[in-house]
Amino acid sequence: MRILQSKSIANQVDEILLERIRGGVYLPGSRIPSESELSDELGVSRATVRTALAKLAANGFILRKQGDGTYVNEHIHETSAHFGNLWDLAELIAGNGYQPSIRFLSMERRPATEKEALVLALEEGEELICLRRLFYADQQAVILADNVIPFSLLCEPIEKIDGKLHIRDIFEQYFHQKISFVLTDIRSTVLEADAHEFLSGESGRAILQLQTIFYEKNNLPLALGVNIFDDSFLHLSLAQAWN
Amino acid sequence: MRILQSKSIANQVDEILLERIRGGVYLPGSRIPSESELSDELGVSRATVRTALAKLAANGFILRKQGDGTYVNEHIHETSAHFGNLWDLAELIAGNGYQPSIRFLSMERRPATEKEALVLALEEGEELICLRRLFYADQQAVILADNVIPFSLLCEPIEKIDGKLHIRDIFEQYFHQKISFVLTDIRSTVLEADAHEFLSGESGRAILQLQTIFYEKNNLPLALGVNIFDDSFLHLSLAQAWN
DNA sequence: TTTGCTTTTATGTCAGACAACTTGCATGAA
DNA sequence: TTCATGCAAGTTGTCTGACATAAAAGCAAA
Repeated sequence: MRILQSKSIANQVDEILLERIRGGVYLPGSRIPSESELSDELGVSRATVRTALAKLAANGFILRKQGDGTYVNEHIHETSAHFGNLWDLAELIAGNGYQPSIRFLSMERRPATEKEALVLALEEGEELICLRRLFYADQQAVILADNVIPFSLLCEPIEKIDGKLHIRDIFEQYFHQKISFVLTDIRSTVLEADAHEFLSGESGRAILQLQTIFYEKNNLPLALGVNIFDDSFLHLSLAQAWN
Repeated sequence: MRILQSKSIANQVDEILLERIRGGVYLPGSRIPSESELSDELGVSRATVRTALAKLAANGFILRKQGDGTYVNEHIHETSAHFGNLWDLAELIAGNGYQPSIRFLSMERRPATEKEALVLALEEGEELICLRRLFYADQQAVILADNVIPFSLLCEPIEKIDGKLHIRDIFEQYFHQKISFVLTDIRSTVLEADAHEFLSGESGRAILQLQTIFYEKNNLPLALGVNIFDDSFLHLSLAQAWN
């Protein structure tokens, strides 16, 4: 059993602060405690707090003003996704104000297609695990999510896989891998037959497709995900800081 | 003439490093100089270099490995946009491997619609400047860009506005405002008549619409932009670091 | 060749100090 | 009272130096 390195202190601070912003402890538009106060409260150095705040600022969660303070972005509630979690579908749904849930549809083993082999740096025909899941917003099916992962990466018996887990946790628990970064392609397409079976809306309407490649820290591709959803129901909005 | 505060040192370092990555000085997958070397070379402290690197890492440009070094993301060339510049259409075109250019189509003054007034925090009927521009990839028209800005913010004679400038520079030069952050809504829609006049492709095909709201540092909305383009020609791909 | 240890080098974290900037208050003049 | 000026306090930005932690590189022994 491989040991996964624990998160860095700065990333833990980042998560704590993000949780407070999302949870309403720090309200939109309000000023959050100063760097010194946070470093005292959390028992870490000011440098570490600054590292965490820099990341939050880069992702548009907070605005920093020299000589004044750090403020929570007023428009947080208007954005459904953020740069750290464009591929986090549950958060995308939550960001739209719905209660997310996941329904496991199917899991199968099959050889990789030419395109999949190319993207995942495999030989054509190598075996893949195909995971098909459906994301719900409250009771409404909204996102059809397909993930393909090389079978050779699997560390645990395939029967143990819990199809309702977060993709990040699936990798940690069954593949002993950490996702280091992702590459997402956003496309406009139309609702076709196979997806129409699961998602509501008239066939032929314009929908969004998020095609995501997951990588681990050494640039090795871990998985390919294709997620489609109706953007008239679920909005994809992003905040970004400039400067 | 208002003085625009010069950029912070960390942001200048950030720009220098980003330019080197884009310009191929630091090649994809390669290790860039250490923090100490950079701080020596650029004449700033290691803390400042770290601030710049933290931002680049948050935006997926680089990967940092403790005990090893800092590496340029190998897949930089596969991404057309980045979190710092989703609304930067010229860079989006350049990221797709084309030479971007801007054609100024029209500029007019008219009262704000109800929806525009709401988004821009204006009274309904207040005057707007409407800027319509067409972005080219090499010789091909690819993005139709509409921007509306409250007329009351204008500091210079309207005749002086150069419609070919970057939106950022338009704000700096004619409105004496700095864009602090932006909020972008990504939607899937179909190519309709008025846009079809400028963009190629059959009418009714699925295209992407980027709707962007620009804010200054005090959360005052500066402008509303609506950009539509055919994502079969121009890809919208984003990199994001996790952890 | 392989394995295990040591050395080197890089990023991560810490502490303290000062600079640059903003805000609000107090003071004083009109 | 009203307004302008200047001061003080607080916050983020930058600097310096040090040590902790982790990974790669080199070396030596099996």
